[in-house]
Amino acid sequence: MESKAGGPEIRSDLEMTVLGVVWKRQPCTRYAVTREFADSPSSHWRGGEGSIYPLMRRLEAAGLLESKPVKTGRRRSRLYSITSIGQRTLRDWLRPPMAEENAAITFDPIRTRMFFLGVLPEAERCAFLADAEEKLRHQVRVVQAEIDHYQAVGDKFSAFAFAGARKVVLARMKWVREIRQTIEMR
Amino acid sequence: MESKAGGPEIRSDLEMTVLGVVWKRQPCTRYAVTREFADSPSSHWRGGEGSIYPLMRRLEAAGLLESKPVKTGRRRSRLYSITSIGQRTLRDWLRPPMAEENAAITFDPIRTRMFFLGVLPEAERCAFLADAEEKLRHQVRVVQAEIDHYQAVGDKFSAFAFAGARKVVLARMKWVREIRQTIEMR
DNA sequence: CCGCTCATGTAACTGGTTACATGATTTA
DNA sequence: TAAATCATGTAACCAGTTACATGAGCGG
Repeated sequence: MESKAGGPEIRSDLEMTVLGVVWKRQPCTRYAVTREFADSPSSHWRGGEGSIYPLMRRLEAAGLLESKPVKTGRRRSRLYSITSIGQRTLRDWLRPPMAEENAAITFDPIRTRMFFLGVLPEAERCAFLADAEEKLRHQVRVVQAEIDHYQAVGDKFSAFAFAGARKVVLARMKWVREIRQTIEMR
Repeated sequence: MESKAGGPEIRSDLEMTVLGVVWKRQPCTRYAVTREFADSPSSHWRGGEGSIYPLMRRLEAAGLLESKPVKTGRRRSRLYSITSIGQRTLRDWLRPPMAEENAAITFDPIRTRMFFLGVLPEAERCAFLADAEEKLRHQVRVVQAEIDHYQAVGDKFSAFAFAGARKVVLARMKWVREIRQTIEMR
């Protein structure tokens, strides 16, 4: 294969996300990146050191990140930045056309369960929906806090992103409520 | 450890989904289950034979599924059904309280990209959003077809599930459109 | 008889998860 | 000074992905 010569090298969403985080936070440590993931209210990527550290090593080896060692007192540490190639890769990732599947319906654990709600005796179905609705209602507050935070900090696009998350949580909540009303009224 | 004695044995969403599919389709072959995943408009689980077959072997070994060989002519095949233990496990999976993270914001590739939209020169940002909006609009039609299908077939809960998917896609679409209008008008 | 779908099976890979161990620095 | 946080590192595991190989039955 040896496709070394400037190939576009399609990379995973996780890799691009890490690249993007470094772009925003640079210069930053790998630890800071793991914190960003850990503090996020999204449960999708658990991303501890075990995934981020080797991943960033890969990105550095590929020339998308660069790092220089820093010594504060006796403490060793490494500050990462994005290279110009990394920035170009990040832009290419965003540029149209996007893969069709990025718009496809996403994974939703509540929806996954909805498919099989018929296996529960009728009396218990509402309990499931009520439980889901309550938990979604709580998530609305969690997401709103993120929006407020990023708006205060002036990070417009992160605020935009969480505004989308909020709309989606609200849509899921409305959906669950409507289903409950539908199956209750008979 | 040796926690063999009737432990609840929390299993993954993928395993429970497979269990649920068998519950709906039983008796069915493993191939039929892989088809169900392949035909689904959700991109989350690619689930070819490589994942489904060993997974169903696991579920059978755990006593949640059972199978009997069938010979049509010279062709060997195996029909799977859910056991009563499997049905109980499926119900327990649905019963409250649900894990908090099931209501948490889900993975959305478009949202993931939104965080880093600032890396694109201003002129190109709208192009990204327009592309996303167009692809989401197409997905609405895809999901609507699923709703129609499951309504026609009389599978109420699958129709409910896709109704949720539709609401979410519409919410994402509206979100993307609003962002585009926001950044266009300056 | 060609090509498609049905149906089984598995071997190699890889990347994310879990789970640690280590030590410096800050804070209560 | 004890506890929490910052920061590094890695080793084992395993589940999902990819990519095949095999062959029966069926429709045109």
